[in-house]
Amino acid sequence: MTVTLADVAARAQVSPATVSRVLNGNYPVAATTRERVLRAVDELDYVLNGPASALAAATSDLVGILVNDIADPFFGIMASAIQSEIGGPGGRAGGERLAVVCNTGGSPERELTYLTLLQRQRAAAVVLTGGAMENEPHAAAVAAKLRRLGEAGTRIVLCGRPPAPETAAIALTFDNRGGGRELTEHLIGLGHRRLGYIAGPEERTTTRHRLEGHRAALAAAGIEEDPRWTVHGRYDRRAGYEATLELLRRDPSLTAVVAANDSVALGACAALRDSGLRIPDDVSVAGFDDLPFSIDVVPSLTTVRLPLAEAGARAGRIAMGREEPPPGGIATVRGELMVRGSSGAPRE
Amino acid sequence: MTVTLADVAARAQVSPATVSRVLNGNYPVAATTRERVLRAVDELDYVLNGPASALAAATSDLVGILVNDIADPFFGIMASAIQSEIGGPGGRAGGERLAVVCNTGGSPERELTYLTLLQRQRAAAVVLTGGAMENEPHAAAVAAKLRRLGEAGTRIVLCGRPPAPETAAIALTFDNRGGGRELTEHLIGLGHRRLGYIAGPEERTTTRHRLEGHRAALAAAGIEEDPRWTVHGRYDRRAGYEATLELLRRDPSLTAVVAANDSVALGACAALRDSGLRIPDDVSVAGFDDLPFSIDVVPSLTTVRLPLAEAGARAGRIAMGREEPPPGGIATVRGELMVRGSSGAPRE
DNA sequence: AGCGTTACAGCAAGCGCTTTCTATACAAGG
DNA sequence: CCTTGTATAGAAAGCGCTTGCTGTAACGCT
Repeated sequence: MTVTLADVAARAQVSPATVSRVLNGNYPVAATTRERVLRAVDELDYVLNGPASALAAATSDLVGILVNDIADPFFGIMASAIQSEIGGPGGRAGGERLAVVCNTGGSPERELTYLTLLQRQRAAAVVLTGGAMENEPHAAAVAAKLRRLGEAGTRIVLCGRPPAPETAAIALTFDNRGGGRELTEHLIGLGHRRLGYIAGPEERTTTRHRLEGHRAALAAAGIEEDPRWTVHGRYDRRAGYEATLELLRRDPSLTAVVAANDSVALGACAALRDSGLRIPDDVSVAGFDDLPFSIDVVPSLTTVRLPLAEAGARAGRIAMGREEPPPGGIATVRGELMVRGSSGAPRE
Repeated sequence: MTVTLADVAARAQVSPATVSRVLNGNYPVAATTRERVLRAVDELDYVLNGPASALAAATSDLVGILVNDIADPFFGIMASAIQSEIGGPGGRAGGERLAVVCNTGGSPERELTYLTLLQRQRAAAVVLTGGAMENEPHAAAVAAKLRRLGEAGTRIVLCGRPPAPETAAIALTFDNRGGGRELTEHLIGLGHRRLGYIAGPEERTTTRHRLEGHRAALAAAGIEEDPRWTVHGRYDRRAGYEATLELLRRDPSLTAVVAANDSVALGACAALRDSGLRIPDDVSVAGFDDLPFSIDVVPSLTTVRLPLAEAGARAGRIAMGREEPPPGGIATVRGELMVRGSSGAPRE
């Protein structure tokens, strides 16, 4: 029923081998023959059987992209950039590759299962984006899986994720610690001394690093941190809203709120406003990531810009072997402090 | 080098056939044998070869999700919902399936190529999200492709996209026209008579339908539309910003701006503010979609909520054959008008 | 003319799995 | 004790493609 290579071969009066070679273009075929074959392909509306060719050639054109939350622009932007370099239709790359975006939802099991699925498909490359879980057994399992994938010839790139030692993975890590520190230094510089911090989920590297940067800045300024000033929550606006109310309840004298990321900061702004506080007159707010909307909210958000698209594009190129990996397989991507309207000097 | 079924079979002292059956669980295997096989699988760290099994079984566990722009939460939210129902790891579905999110970037060629790639992979199902291009030859090509995919047994679902006649595709269409109309009726009801409209890219069904709804509302209210009041642009904030400036230049007396979607509305708000206009006191603004950030911006956005997640989930279930398609294969999903702070009565 | 090249094209052996059909073993029934 | 049925395992034939190797012309050289 379905058209096969052999059908095309018969129609073009050549052997299947020749058809295969025309299609793959990796072996000399006389122009007239090629023409004949292509015509037959066209006439029969032939489409290569992917699984069959993957099996025979022992390679596939699938590239996996793992993201924590595809509904979050942070990942969407990276995924988009990665994909554009992976090639796919219209990409600059030569061979057409199918980029597979896998949504782990931040769950370790799903991450692992997706990795297995990708391994099963003999993926050509895998890009893991975003922070990793710090759960020890899980981290070990992922490392083991990455090792096996690497051994099987799958190229592995981490984008916005800390390096995975003992692994062939190339890492493009965001300098979350540095960014966090710079951000808080900025607020301290404005005169803030009582700063609330809305952290992301615990056990996430991103969460920890940003928080560490924040604390380093406090320590450097000789500010002793009050444990009540830190609240953990998810990386979304809802969590930011609730955490801010909690923070306000614990210590109404806070003059600044630093959020784990821009979405959280958005929720924080809403909560402050609903509490009758003005931004930045009463309380300053800062985010992280500099997502597209951050410049449009009112007041616009002071944040740390992460070059998501650039990093993603680079990760994609490395995954495709079109760019040299950084020396040592590790590169740190720095953020840039964006001072905007949501931060100002504290009152009095 | 890599472990194969045969290796597992040898280790478990059974035939390859038995191992296959244990793994697929679709044939009776004695409990003790199964145990032995599973142990061997574990010990050898065996991972099924996807392409090989897809070839032999003539089916694959890939499900394609086509989106116009993965960096846009509109698509991210739908994709996320679809994927969660597709199964994938952790999903409710039984067999594990790999959801493949393909980013077409709104380009007809890429859409077609992705469809071919999916066809090549013998995808189990394909979900196309978002508006379609109204380019005739392209539409025909897509329809033809969908037909062939359907013939090959791939289930096809359109989510937020108009029905594709002559095709086996199930369509979950958004009522963009109705939503657009309701939105503009709301503004007219507030007293607005001079309304600017920032439309999306031309040749997109979504763009056209929303605009038609808007115009229907104007017509119903007996308002004659000035051609200067409509500007086309992309579906992002940048386009909204520029289009608004253009609108203001053309007719500074506008009292309301209706945007093609929330991102565009965000840009519109920024442009208005930068022009020294207050929202909604001087100019009202309305969006479409009700993305998560829309409630958090200041003033919060009047918009039409589209049940993106619900529709996506339903599309996913239908694609997996876990939910009955709607009668006739077509269902219309309605939006809900959300009146918020960005719209108010015009001055004087 | 003779011989080594070059340039294509075909043969055929798999790639690793699924699945139909067949074989075996044991239990139950007569 | 033999027949029939039932449960389970194996043998083997592909699935549709790629590719190393083997022709075989036609060509260029001396």
